[in-house]
Amino acid sequence: MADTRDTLLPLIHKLQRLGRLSPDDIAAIQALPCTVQQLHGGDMIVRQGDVIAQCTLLITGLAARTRLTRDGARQMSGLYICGDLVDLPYGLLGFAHDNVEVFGTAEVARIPLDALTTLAFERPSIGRLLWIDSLIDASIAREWTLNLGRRDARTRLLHLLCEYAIRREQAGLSPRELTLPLSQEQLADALGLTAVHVNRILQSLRAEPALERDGRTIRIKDWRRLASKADFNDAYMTVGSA
Amino acid sequence: MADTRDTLLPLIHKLQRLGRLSPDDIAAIQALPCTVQQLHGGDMIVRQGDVIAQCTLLITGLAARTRLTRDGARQMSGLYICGDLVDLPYGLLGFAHDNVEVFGTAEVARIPLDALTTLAFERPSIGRLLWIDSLIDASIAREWTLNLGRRDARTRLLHLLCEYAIRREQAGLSPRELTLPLSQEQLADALGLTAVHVNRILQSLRAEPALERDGRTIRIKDWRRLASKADFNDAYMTVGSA
DNA sequence: CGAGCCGTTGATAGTCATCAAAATGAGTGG
DNA sequence: CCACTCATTTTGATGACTATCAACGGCTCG
Repeated sequence: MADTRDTLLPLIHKLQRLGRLSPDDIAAIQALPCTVQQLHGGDMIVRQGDVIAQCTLLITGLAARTRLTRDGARQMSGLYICGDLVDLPYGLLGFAHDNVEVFGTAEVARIPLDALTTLAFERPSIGRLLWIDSLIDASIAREWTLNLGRRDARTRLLHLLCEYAIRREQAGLSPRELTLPLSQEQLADALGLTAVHVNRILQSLRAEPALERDGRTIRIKDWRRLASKADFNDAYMTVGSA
Repeated sequence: MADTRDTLLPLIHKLQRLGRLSPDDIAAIQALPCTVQQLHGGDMIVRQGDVIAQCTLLITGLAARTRLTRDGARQMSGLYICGDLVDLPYGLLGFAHDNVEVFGTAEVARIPLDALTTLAFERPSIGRLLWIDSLIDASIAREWTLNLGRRDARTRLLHLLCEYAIRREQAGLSPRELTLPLSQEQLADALGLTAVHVNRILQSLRAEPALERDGRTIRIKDWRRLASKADFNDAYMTVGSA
């Protein structure tokens, strides 16, 4: 296993995007105890109702928050990638309010909840950034409600693509050539649609010049055009003065 | 105007529902400077993009977070009532990510952002509860995505009713006899529907024995039955161990 | 080679949107 | 007290978007 000092770098990078960390802060994060673990599609990082003792940082791969209706319909409310600390909120809330599922294969770091909350409250500069991170996550969930409530299926799908591309860019991953390790059924669960309909929309995208698709991988050829068709503006996922 | 010490009581009550406040903490909150203000339907507490200097605590009345698509369709992502501090997140994020609109008439207290954030970071016990509050708000937004993505119009409407009833109960307002100061068009904006369809669903509810409606006021006669038909479980809006 | 997941296609149905217009009700000013 | 306006609620007719159901081919994997 790599030296623990390096495993949490994605977290540090993410927090630095949200605000300033002092060298001491960085050192304190790097000193957090953690263990690395491999996960695979279908694995659950957390189940709704779980009381958690460890927080999970995604290092590679894709995860999503999901909830189910009584009769088993699934709906995602957010995607998570490198640098995302998916379950700190559940630590503060006392129990997990959603499932967090992994897609494809993923590498995660587990950090004891105590160590993390102690850090957050003893170092307000870090606590503030973790709080802000959870606020952006919330803002993204609100954008998803707008997406589900007021945009048609095609726009919804393109919007999700845009969001994913920006998230990747922020995390330092290739933003224009990306593969979503989601089956069409899983995509449907993100979009509040059925798999059949997602399939048809994906086909209709073959006529869309702003992007190219080959299976689950997509190449964005014209970002402006894509963002426009997706009614996408990244302000909702950013910090700062406008 | 009432003594300032009392104006922030709804906030104190709410935080005490989420965790423990020491007498010192309570005193510190009561010592916050604030001014009271009356607002009316259509007023905006914040506009998307605003940089805020004052935080707003709802004391009476109803407010909602809203966003618009490019072509003007509106979608709400949460309702706010007595005790809700609607815009602290925007203070931390640097600018408002949504509009916050008032419905009916409302009374609010304005608190300088600085005073509030100073309090939050100098008194971790308070900061923690404010953070938890924002996490519950986020959890509610996620439930709205489930509602919009995976429940039919009728269930969606009933679910919203249930949520509103529980929110009122938590805030110390009558939970079984309530009036939603929303027009059918505004209700539609909460539910991702059209006003016409909301109207038809409301009519179909006349045959529903779990509740009675007279204009905008509703009496819940059989909570269990209502919650069941709404696929409602309040776990997502609570703290604690399960 | 069979089992399963996944993507694809076709046919049909249903929920909900759209468009238009009438009915109701509160508030305003003459 | 009565027009008048304006927002809101209600109703009807029509259509679109998306779901549902069913079946088939390709692929991977044990």
